[in-house]
Amino acid sequence: MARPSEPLITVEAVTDAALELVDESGDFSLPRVAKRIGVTQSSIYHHVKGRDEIVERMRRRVIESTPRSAVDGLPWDDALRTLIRAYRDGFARHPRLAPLLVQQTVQDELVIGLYEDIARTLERAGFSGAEVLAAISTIDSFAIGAALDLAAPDVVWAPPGEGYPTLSRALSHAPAPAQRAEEAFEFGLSVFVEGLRARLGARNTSRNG
Amino acid sequence: MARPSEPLITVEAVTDAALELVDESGDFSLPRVAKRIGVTQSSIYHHVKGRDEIVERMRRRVIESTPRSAVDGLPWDDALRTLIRAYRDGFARHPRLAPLLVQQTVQDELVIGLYEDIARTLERAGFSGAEVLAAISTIDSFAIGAALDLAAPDVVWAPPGEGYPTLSRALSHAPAPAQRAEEAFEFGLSVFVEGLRARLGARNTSRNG
DNA sequence: ACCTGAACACCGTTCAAGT
DNA sequence: ACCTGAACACCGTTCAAGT
Repeated sequence: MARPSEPLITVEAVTDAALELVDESGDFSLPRVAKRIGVTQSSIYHHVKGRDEIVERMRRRVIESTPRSAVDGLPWDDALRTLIRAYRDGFARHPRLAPLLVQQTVQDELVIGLYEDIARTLERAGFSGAEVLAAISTIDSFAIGAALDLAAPDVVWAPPGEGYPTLSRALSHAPAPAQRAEEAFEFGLSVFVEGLRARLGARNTSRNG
Repeated sequence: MARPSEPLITVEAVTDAALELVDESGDFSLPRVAKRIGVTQSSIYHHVKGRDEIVERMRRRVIESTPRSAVDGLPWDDALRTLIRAYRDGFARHPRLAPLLVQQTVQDELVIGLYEDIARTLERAGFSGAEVLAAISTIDSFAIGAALDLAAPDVVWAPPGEGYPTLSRALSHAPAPAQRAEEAFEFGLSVFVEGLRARLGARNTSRNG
């Protein structure tokens, strides 16, 4: 029972198993991944460096699964909306993964590539270097927050008692949980883009590419 | 060595120790909290229910530390900016705490009270029930994302190689890390508020409280 | 190269025993 | 009520041993 002719483990199988566990339970561990593949805990270390690499591979898997659309032909606002949606949509399919990703740095080339597209779109819209960076940070904050929102429990805010009339009134309009997160994302996205446009307009009331 | 006349542990001491550990190392554990107080791991359970309660208490501690300003006299946009800043500023003092909070539900009354203030401000601005909810979700996404941004490592995005000219150009304008997160937050905040105003303006070009 | 089993240093939580 | 020590079931990671 060692060194089979055909390997029992592949990195893909490890990533699959971990992602399944996250979808089911909100977390994963090496022992449970090993059990799911039918293999020993320690043998996994012959295929990945450790837990962190598995998390990195799940991140990549999720981003790959959202097809990258060409966006250079679109008006900048449509382009931006498309890119931000793409960034966030990957998480919609694995909502419970988001909290795990938050703890780790991004170095994945695919993500960097998405940032590059966003940067190009913002420059096209008329923003300068320093503002481009700030805008990307904001988009990142918003998209990650929105992804976490997807993983939030059904009752996000439960006002205890009668002391919060305005919030309670707002909550009474709440749609189903998944739909609420979806609508909140669309609302925030459109407000953000309108805000960018307003800022451009304040500078120069005409001219645009 | 059991049942001292004066208790060796208080909930506050536990919270303090945990927060110190998070500030120093980015995480905490019961054994390390116990060691810092000079007490046994298991004795902590006589004062808090478990790990989750400690996290909840740290969240509350951080929110309490930001003084709640009366906001009903201000114009809605100034009021909103003030509230969102308050929500996010607590984290600025303990940036490494944010990732831990993300894993857990919010039920704290103080946070709910802040949401109530935001809801009231949004209604005052002219938004309706369903939009108020969406706007609060967006604010939440953005503020949490911004808090996480504070905890991000110095080099947030490291484009590998030459393939990302626009992003690299944007990054060349990057100020110091802490300042970058700060400026990004202010940029996002103002864009968001301008976006809300644009949306209100599109509905009715005059009238306002 | 790839798998196993044992080992190590860490967790969170429970519980009988002591005062 | 409050602290201890031992115990339990879980972690992630390493490493000698086997083919």
